[in-house]
Amino acid sequence: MEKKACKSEEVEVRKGPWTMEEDLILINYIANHGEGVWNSLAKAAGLKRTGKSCRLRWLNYLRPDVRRGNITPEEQFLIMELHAKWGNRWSKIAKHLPGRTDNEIKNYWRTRIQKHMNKPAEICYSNQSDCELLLDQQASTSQLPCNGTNADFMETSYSPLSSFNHCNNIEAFYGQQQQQQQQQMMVESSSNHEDNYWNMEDIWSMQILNAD
DNA sequence: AACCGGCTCAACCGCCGGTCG
DNA sequence: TCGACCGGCGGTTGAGCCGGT
Repeated sequence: MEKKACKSEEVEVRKGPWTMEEDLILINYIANHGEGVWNSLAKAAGLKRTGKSCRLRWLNYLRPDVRRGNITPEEQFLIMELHAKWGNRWSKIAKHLPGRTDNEIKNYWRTRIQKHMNKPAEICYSNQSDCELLLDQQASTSQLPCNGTNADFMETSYSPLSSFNHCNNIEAFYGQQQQQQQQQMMVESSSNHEDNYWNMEDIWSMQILNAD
């Protein structure tokens, strides 16, 4: 179902959701060879995916510093502020939210923020000065930070790679996700910060990847 | 329990700009 | 200078989930 007919000499290209095997191939290959030309990487790794697909999967999901979990109020304000300033420049906005991807911010904006903006009583961003005034008011009344230097943002959370680093076979890798999440909950509950996830420095220091 | 509609988000598509031969 | 290739970006889609009835 995910195969597409191509020129006779071209390999079939897979589309759709990534499988655990594909994830592991990509993670393992990048861990051993680093990122490179994505089309070449896809072929060299033996993935029947386009370079674009591999890049997207890595950047949005597999990358070790991808921060997963709920957008915090601080991040929401920052997104609103930066969107008021730059518009739909998601990648630019994402650069100010460490660990967040442009795709995640874009989805968050469309599903959470834009939805509320469509309500008649809410401020329309067509007038940038109005928006900035709103944000200033919100920031001053809530005392939430509106700059992008909050050190808490540097903390990262669970990702497939972090789990992969603790085991060497596919079944254990995916079977361990639930256990990892439970461990994550324990870490969170033992901290006074509500958003304290796995520290990627610890995870990378424990890296045990297969050489090929 | 079954159905339905809304929501979320991973993934794809198409376009554009940069680079290289 | 030009064309091919590649990466990056924003927009869109659709499968799966979830809550309401």
